[in-house]
Amino acid sequence: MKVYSISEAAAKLHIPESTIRYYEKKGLLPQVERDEAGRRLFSEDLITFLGIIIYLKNTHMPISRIKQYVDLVVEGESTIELRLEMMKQHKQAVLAEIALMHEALKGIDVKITRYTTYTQERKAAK
Amino acid sequence: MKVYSISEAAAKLHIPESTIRYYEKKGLLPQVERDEAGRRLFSEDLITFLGIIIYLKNTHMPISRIKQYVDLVVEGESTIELRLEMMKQHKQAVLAEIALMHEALKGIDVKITRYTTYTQERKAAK
DNA sequence: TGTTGACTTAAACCATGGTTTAAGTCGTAT
DNA sequence: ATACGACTTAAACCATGGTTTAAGTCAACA
Repeated sequence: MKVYSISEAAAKLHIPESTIRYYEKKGLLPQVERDEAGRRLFSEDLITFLGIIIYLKNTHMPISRIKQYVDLVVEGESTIELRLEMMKQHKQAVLAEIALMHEALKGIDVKITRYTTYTQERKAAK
Repeated sequence: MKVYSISEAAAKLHIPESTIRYYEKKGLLPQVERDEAGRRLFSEDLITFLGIIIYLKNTHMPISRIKQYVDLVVEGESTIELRLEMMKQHKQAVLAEIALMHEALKGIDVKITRYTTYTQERKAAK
């Protein structure tokens, strides 16, 4: 199984290397292997795991909470129910946030409609 | 027409007074009237306007960009086309962000499914 | 009259989520 | 042998979006 350097992992995930180091320091990447020279080695599995962290980040889960999740993963199978509850709860929070954004979009659409109408009328009057 | 105090405006919009003061300082609330004692007076129109700012904020428009929009509003009717373009562009950005969140939700759903299956099997094995 | 309560200000403070810098260590290609 | 590129670290720095604090003013009520 191939392992990747930090630069390769960063390229695969489209994030800066510095962010990966930051996440590791924050405890979001437990047990990253190193080579003899101390360089990080990223397995496919670890890159997949980091992908999930990025999903959580993209849905605005705070790093402190992602860390709680990672800690449960590290703890092992006994925490699967807790993880399930966490993911369910997060999903609801995300859906609520999306709903809020849709609500705001309605207000923005009202503006777009008004401005469009005004612009059309200006054009017609020319 | 009734005017509202900052505490009333804050209650109506469900935001802290401190945030309203902060927004004013950042230039998002042009020409807030004051009474003889120097207290801010919020008309219905101003509260509506602040509502739009909150919509923009809830869809993650940066304050610096909201300020640009407000400046266009202050400038008058000649900027309506620019405002229209701005709102259209923002709408696209918001839709893109929502799409990203939906994508992430798919990955989260995979976890929910896995964890649920595992939990069901544990229960069945009891 | 004096003490609340609601307001004012400027400035300091805070959390979040990184990014950048400086100084150093390797492994490899010339 | 050396110089280059990729990596390492800790610590400093940054932007964003507020919140909190301290000190003061003012109106109205007891």
